Amino acid sequence: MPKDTFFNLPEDKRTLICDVAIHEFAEYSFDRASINRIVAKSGIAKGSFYQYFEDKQDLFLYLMQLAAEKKVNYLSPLMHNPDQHDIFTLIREIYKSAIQFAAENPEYAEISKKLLANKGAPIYREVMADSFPSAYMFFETLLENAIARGEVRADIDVKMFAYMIASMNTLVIEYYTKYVAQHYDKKMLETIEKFLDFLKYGIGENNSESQKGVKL
Amino acid sequence: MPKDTFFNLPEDKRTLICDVAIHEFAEYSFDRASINRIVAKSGIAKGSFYQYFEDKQDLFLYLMQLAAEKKVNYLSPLMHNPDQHDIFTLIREIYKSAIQFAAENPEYAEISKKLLANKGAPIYREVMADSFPSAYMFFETLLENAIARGEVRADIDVKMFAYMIASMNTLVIEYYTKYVAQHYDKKMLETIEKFLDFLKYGIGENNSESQKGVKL
DNA sequence: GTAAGATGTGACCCTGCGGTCATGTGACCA
DNA sequence: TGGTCACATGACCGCAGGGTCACATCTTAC
Repeated sequence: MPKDTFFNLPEDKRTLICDVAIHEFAEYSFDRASINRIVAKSGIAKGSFYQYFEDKQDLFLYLMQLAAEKKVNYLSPLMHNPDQHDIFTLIREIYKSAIQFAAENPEYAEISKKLLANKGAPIYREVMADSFPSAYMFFETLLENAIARGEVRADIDVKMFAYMIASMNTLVIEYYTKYVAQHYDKKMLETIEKFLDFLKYGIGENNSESQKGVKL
Repeated sequence: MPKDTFFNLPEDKRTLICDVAIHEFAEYSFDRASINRIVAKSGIAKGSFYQYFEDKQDLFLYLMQLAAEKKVNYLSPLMHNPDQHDIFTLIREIYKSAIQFAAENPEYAEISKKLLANKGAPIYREVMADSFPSAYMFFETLLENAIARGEVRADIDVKMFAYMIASMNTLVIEYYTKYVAQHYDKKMLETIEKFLDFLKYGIGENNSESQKGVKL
């Protein structure tokens, strides 16, 4: 947690520091990010920085917290009653909010990506300890319920596909932001529909049910 | 490329240096890897290191080249006649060889993972310039041919699924090495079959063809 | 034996890092 | 006016990084 001194700062100064820091972490990863650069670009003295934050990690964890708060705002209202919707609808909403967040906050998305990439680093565990334990579990529960309701084949490996579905979210985001568009627009919805159709029916030809999900 | 001096070295010394370096890059990522540590662990003087290699990048690219050569040996003989097999068989073989390589060369796999994670870093482009242009193209061609032969639905987005299939390989490897086993054994084949079945039929319930792919 | 060339060596250079601290400054209150 | 307290400052510290270089030591050939 930042020190009181930081929160006593005028808001524009605080925002400036955060913006500069986000930019820095998006460009350089935790280890290579430089406090010297951050203070230079923020126009504050290095000593001041350490009046605001304990250390580099303190700043980073604070930014991650800001990101998490911001991310919650993207969640669909459908998620408030997960039992009332089928799993594919829920996954669609989750993916949508994640892509929208990534598209509208590319620097946060970049930081997450860099973090995910450095799974060995000490900072990774520090961050994940705060936020991640629930993600895979959530998809596992989702799958189990969906199987019970007959929406999903009962013979799948739940753990494996909880992992796959959680991770494929990142893949779809990467594909979308890299090859389709940098912004959240109607093509995003098309991309998600394509993926959901695949998730449901696969890419194999001999499947009478396929193409149902795609209405493009 | 390493200098002549390096190749004039006795083989055991060369191997030792490579082993130490691989270990270092597997643990620390390109930027954080330390030449000081490498020379210390190899028992050579720092000056000697720069008689062998131009710089850190020179060493790293050389190791990547070694990895690529080693990886080729894992490729299935089926890949010599890709036209004679259906796309799911080919994907199975590609995934198998990738997992086997990762399982038997965990440190190389770790280096790749770290590299993939730092897509912004200069070293990433340097490596990918050598090796990557063909990967997505390969899967695109594979998909187009498969569609022409009626193995794959004609309505899919080829570019998107070339990307997904290439990337999901990494996901399956990660899942396998993290949750199933550290070695290449029969469970690996089961994991791949589960994935192929998913790729072909999806996870949706209303699919008369599903479960065909799984014979466990 | 000795000259020449290839190899080996580690002290050393510069740079940038995260982090500290003595000192300065200005607002507020008595 | 003087004291106090929150905040600002940048020179400075120790350290580790990549990379260099003058010199020592081996190998080979005549």
